Amino acid sequence: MMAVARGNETARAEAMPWVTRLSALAPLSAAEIEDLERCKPDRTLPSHRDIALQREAAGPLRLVISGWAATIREFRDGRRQILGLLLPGEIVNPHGQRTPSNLATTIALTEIALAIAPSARGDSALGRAYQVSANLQDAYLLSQITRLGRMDAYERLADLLLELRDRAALAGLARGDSFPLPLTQDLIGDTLGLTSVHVNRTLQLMRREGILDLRSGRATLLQPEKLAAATDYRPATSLL
Amino acid sequence: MMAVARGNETARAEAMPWVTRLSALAPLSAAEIEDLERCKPDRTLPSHRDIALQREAAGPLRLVISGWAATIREFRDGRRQILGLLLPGEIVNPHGQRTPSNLATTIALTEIALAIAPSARGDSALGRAYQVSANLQDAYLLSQITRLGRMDAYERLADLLLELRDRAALAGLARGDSFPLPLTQDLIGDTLGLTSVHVNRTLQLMRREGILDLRSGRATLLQPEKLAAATDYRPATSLL
DNA sequence: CGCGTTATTGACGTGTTTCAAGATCTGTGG
DNA sequence: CCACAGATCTTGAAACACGTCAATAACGCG
Repeated sequence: MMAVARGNETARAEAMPWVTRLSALAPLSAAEIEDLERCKPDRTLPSHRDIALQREAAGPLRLVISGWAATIREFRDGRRQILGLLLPGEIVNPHGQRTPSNLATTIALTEIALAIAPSARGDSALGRAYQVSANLQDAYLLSQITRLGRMDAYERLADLLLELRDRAALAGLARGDSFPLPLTQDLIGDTLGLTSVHVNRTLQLMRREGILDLRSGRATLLQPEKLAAATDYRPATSLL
Repeated sequence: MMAVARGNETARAEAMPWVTRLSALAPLSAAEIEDLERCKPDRTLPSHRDIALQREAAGPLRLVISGWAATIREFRDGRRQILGLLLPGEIVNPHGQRTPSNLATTIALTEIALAIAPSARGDSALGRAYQVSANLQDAYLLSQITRLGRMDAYERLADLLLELRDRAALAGLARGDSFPLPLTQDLIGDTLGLTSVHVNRTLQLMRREGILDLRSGRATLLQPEKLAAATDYRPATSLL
């Protein structure tokens, strides 16, 4: 019976990554969890669509219910840089500030569903979870800077894959070291400041080394230790 | 008389970059300005010293009274990346969250003086100034990502110089397109993800082109239009 | 004045990009 | 279920931006 109960728990968690994730960030009360479980997408967008969050200054926080998005900056000449990725269960605009669209826009990388996050006072458990979430997402930005500034292609990929594994795991989306990765090599290149060609070559190398299995939108880290060794990986989860 | 009054104003402002800067971010009341002017450094650190902000969770905000600092991440093998710079008048820890030291540390680049910022309610003018400041400093991080990810050395330098000019100007530290730049070429390299050797070569190039004058800790942009053209510069000040 | 730090310059090596062609995948309609 | 079109992935050859190594020059401070 115990086993059955746990089985149900897990199944429910997997279906609701935002509940899994926020529960992991702070010990939520039963009422708060119920509030979260009641969240229904109020907006569903197809891939490539701009997530133009309305002008509401300091509006409510928004949860990614399902799908991936990216905050992106485009150059006049077509170059583009992905500033950060958004996974299911994460919060679209952690600090509640709207960034002017000439500085950054957020686009759906897959079909994506968003919901308005339950409001919470700062001193509630849910409020703390939001706070920790914002801290985590800030840490991802800092990691992005070190990747781009001081790592070579192999290290950048290793570091990103480890980070995404941890982020997927936090939302209950990973099975061991295997997790969904719905990014084209082009998008990975725009994330890591590399050409898709070079991303491809580096992935090939990792595959040949038996370190990585990546196909049909799913990544499996076959030897995560080797990846971690290659890049001095520092889990942002140490924030918890 | 008017001229004299303005003269005094300017002189006072130049001596108090944090007052100039926060006043520019929101229309502060006379009382708030006086509070700010009363700020005295509670801590002065020599160059290279780690700004180990005490463990106080969610402590008060801290102002940079004078001097420059940098948030930095170091690798095991000695590589290091500057995540962001802190200029006089800016706020050390905009979101009030302490980042674990294995993810980032903040060090003084020059002798630096810090003060505890006056507390302010969120709906006060000063509170809004703090908020805008945090937004600005976030925007600097995003710019750092695009610089590192998708710009070549020349563009990175041009973009950084323009940003620093604007930031210095905001704190009343610039005279036209001339502003203090107390960074060694090594530090510029650590900021831009380049070798100091290559920073040097790129600076030489800009000098030869008559675009830049940089010596004894002071930068003068002789042809800012050319720099802006080289890099599609987007002032974060558009946030105001 | 002298010494450590910072800047400058040259020759050479290499990681990554560019260009371009072809192969494979994915979804869609017949 | 097959055929097709567009997107994505793969691979090679050549160019180039930037890094590395190393030696010298200029600065700044006690």
